[in-house]
Amino acid sequence: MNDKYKKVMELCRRRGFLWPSFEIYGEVAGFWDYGPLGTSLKNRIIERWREIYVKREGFYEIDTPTIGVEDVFVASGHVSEFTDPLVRCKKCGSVFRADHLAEVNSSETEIIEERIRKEGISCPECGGELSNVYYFNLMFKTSIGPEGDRVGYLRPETAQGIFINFLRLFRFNREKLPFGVAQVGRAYRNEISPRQGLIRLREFTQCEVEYFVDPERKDSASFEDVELLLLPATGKEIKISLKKAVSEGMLAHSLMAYHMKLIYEFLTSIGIPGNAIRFRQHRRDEMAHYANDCWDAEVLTSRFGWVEVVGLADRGDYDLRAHMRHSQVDLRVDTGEELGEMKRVVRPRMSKLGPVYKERAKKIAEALKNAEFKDGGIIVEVDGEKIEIPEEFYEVEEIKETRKIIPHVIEPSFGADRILYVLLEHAYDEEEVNGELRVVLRVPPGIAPIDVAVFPLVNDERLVKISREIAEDLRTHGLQVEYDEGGSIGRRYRRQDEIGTPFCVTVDFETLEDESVTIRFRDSMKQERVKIKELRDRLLKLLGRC
RNA sequence: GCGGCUGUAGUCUAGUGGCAGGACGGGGGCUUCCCAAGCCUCUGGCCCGGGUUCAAAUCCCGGCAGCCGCACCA
Repeated sequence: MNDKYKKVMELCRRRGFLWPSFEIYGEVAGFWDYGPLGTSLKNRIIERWREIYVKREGFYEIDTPTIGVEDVFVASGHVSEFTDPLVRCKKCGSVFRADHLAEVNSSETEIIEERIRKEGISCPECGGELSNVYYFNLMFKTSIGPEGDRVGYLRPETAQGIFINFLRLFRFNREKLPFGVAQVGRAYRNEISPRQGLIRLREFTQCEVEYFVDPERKDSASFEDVELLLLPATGKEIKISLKKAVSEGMLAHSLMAYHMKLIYEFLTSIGIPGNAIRFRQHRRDEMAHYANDCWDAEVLTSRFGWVEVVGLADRGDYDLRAHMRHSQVDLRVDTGEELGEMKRVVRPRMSKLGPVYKERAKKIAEALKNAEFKDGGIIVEVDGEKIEIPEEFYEVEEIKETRKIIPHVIEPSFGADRILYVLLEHAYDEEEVNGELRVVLRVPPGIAPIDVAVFPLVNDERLVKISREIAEDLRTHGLQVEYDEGGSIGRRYRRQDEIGTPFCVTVDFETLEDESVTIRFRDSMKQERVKIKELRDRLLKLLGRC
């Protein structure tokens, strides 16, 4: 049976990419340990991501706690929206989404239960009686402090850590928009039934960017044009240039296109073929509670079809507005842009108002601020009484009104584990060589977990000595090197092919005569002879390090 | 979470009440001048817990995990 998922996962377990977590105590679904090769590969994928987003695009990378206090997730909507109302059949135990079953657009207990009672809804499986509505929240709950009185949640996304730091970040960027903030870290979701290997995990790694932008400037992004496969919410799949997609209104604004281009560039640069990538727009009813437009980058897989690996959401001002409301902190940004005419503002003089109006002074001051300006005094209404306030009790200032906004957020959110899996699946290749099966992981140099393997052609102490020296030298120059002298040379090549090592350096008897070695290429199996002193530079070049 | 099927060395697999076998892999050795060759040798396993039985990897119950379907999937 030609099941690539099975083959890739078997290889991952066997060669030390992935192991089921807690194995000796019994595995738990939705958790995986990364072995040495998997860890190296994952780190390299993330490092490439940083090269693009943090180093080249200049987004600020921050790192915030994985536990959040309750307020954060009450404000963000995760406490209410990440909760599903459920009912259980008292007879057969099946569990259903209560709101779906009752066909109501509400998650309130009373509304759902009333509907279930009225319509006489019973278990769709066995017709049994249904339980009361109960709630399941996808967030892991914990408590903070020795008394456990402060509720905390393991974050379901890294994004909130960025939003709640918005003011600091904005000042850090010297109060200018737009700017991007990146974060790489773990997120946690207590999935009801995780399956499918790395596709649905309970603890996973996200690489997220929150790109803050003036809502009126979403269309001024410039980007390099590229043809992508787009699947709009209404309409058919189409291969189209991003510039055209923007001009035809398929994409809401050019910032979407800019981020799509970056996502595509990243995915292809780690080795996912461009023709296996598409962007699919969410329908209104499948959108997350915070999003008002969302395009998923999906990668085609053999077993699961198109799999979402990156979510690109226009979160609008949802998050900043929500935190502003909940925290009472003003998160608006003054654009400094003047709006139309000058505006006159009344400033009460408290030092004069106080002695005269005593306890009413405060109310009068408030009324003055909101009062309409008039020459020669202002009439204000306080406690139902009209009072004329002479000019000496206030100052009038003319100011220019500026445009204040809540920035909008464009969020590309990468699932590192899913990306690693789809990469492996596309890299996995089998071919026949001399009647034998050769398994090759065609992962690009620089992303593959091992950079180069070094071998003595045969187990001869002169060759072994030189090989070890070469391996040591390459290691000190930052390469991930594997040294191997066991078994036949062919076996050693195959071993490296299977874990994706792009280059093998072999020391042979010719080396003893002219100080040259061979570099053997994983993909072509061809060899190239180089002098030992040129080896390091040659490899660095092949790995794209210089 | 529900239902069905399944769980034997690192991986793949045979065995179905009576001593758990193989292949590949891995370690050591021999051999070997370039693609999983060969020879010798070692290593290592019945998912966990309970029950039935003189005897359980095998039968029963529970748990855990995997696969398929349903539900769920920000």
